[in-house]
Amino acid sequence: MSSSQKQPASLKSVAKMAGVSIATVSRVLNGDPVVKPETKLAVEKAIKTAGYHPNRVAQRLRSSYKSGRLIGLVIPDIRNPYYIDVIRGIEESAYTNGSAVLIGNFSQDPDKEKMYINILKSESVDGFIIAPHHGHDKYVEDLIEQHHAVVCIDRGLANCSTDIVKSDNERGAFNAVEHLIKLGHKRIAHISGNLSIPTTHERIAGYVAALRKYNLPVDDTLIRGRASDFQSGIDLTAELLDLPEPPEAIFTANNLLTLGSLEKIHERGVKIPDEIAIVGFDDMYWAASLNPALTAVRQHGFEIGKRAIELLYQRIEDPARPAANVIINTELMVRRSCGFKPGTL
Amino acid sequence: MSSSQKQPASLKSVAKMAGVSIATVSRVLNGDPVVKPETKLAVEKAIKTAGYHPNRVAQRLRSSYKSGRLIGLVIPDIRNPYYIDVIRGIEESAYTNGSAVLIGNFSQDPDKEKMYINILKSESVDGFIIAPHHGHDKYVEDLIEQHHAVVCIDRGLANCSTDIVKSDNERGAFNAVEHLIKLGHKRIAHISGNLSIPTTHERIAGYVAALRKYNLPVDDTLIRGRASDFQSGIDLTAELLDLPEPPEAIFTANNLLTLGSLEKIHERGVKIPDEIAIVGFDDMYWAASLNPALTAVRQHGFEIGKRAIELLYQRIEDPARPAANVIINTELMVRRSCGFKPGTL
DNA sequence: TAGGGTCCTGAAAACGTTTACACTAAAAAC
DNA sequence: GTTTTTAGTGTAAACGTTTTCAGGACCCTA
Repeated sequence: MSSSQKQPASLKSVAKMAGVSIATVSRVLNGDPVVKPETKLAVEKAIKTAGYHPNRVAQRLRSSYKSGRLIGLVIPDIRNPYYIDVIRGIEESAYTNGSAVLIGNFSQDPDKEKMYINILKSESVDGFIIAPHHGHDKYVEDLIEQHHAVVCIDRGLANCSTDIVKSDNERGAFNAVEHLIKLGHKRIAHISGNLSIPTTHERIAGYVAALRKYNLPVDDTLIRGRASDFQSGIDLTAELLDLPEPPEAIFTANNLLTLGSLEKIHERGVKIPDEIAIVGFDDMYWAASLNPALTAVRQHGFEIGKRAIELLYQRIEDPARPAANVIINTELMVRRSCGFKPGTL
Repeated sequence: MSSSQKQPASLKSVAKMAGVSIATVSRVLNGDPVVKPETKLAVEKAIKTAGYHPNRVAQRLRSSYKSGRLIGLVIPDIRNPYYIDVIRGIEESAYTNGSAVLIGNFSQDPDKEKMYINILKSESVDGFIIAPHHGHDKYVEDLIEQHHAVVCIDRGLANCSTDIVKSDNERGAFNAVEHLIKLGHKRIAHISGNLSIPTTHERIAGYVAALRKYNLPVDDTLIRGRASDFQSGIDLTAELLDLPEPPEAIFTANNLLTLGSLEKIHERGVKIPDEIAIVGFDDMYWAASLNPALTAVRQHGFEIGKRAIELLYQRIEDPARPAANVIINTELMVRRSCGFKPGTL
């Protein structure tokens, strides 16, 4: 019926239509109880017939605003399905709050990270959710120093106290390796990730702890780490398979490494799980479709995203609140890629 | 050294520091050649020492601005890896242009789609990239009628002429089915998607065209479509396998259907490709890691995203430009899931 | 009738930009 | 030596909000 106005309605046009001042319209919009019921009705009618929607840009310029916030999200790799879950968790909550999410994917590139942080700052986002590049991420530290609301995911910052939401990496790794051990594997390798991020070390620690607990030797030649990408998975798996005494099982530190490792294992025609077992950190929704279905450590990305944005809202409300550190448990998704030991399952 | 200013620098503070008016500072920032070289230098120095970054909110309020745009992206399902590629294509170009991307994932929910479109409108985005919910998407049509810059991906709108960037669905489907036929398969089923979107029909058309070309019968009991989700893939595959005369090959219409289909095929213990061949629309970066590696129709999502944002920039520059319709070819990624015919490959 | 509430509303400043316009001083033209 | 041009700069309005402040109308009390 309506829907063909040239200019979008503004406070001014609504005010004129209702025969009141813009202040009154604003008050109605914000539910100020002071306005007289009659005028309120008149204004509401004008708002409806004008098809008015507040201009969030003007609102944000005037003052960072209560409802309908703008959230900045900065992540290192949108191709990682884990981060997709995180995004969905954030988005679900953002949706119910009428918030919008500005997304920056920096692809492990610090310059890109810096630029996105600057853009988001200059867009006056109400708060940031960031997976810092590493533990000494200067850009994120600056952000916090400048009193922006920031929640970190995956890892914290060495020099700052911030809200953090992350998985229990050590325990997750421990569970995975313990699972292998309980199935009878003894010679277990670990393909590790980028050594500059704390996550990597936590996962190594879990691996080592499991071996220790069961009195298995920790063999340095079986721990190999380079980068966290597909190619490293391929190369490091080749190295392991070429060992005079190759491992019986591999624990990979993230999904891309897992994929690379599988690629090489298939290429060599090595049978999973009969000739080699594999368990990966990071579950993917299609992990069950791999053949054999992949046993994996599931990070609850959706949950992590959800908690992160909750914390962020609280941080925006109360900047002085002490920092919270939320650790989300992982879950071992047992499938077929590690084999069976008689008596288990 | 610097980095501890309470308030971010504004035109005003820079102007005061440089001893000029804010207009002059603005002119320097926008490269107006009218300013005297000396003052220009002084202002630039002040800008640097103040660590000034323009406030994009104020810029956008004042007038939609030339560099550093804000792009609204509305997609139906962020879990679909195809859209991740699209996002990356958009993002790459946005990054080099200093643009930011506001993302709305509506999860096939029209209400959510509507809300995100409203939010983006009210954030005064410079333009929209949208995968419409279906061919008669009223919200998107309204947007275009209101003279917003809009580029559609995946499908157009029946009642509007817009810029569209999409894959050649019919040809992609044709190639996939032709591949099966050339490998000697005759009884080929098609698991189709949501029948309310044009894409689905284009893919069916390609399937039918291939059968026709090779004088194979088109058997309605072998074409089954319900929704475009995982569960449909499972259920429809079960139906097909339960047929008195089950198909020798299946062509699935998207990645979720493929995954569901694989799930059921594995569950039944049917061997791929010996007992059944499968080719899917939508390639995924991990499709080669499936066992056997999946033969799939690859949509160039990255390319689609890139072309979409290019068109969008051009549309913003010139709202009157006639609408363009860009069709991107697909690519058949031949792997192992369709088997080999003696003499091929 | 004067004084003081209470109730409701409007005027105006502010947020940080861009930009049309006005203005000054010096240079050029006559 | 006056007038006109030109170069360079500043003033102020505008974008659409929120919010403080002031003030008008009304009612109550003395």
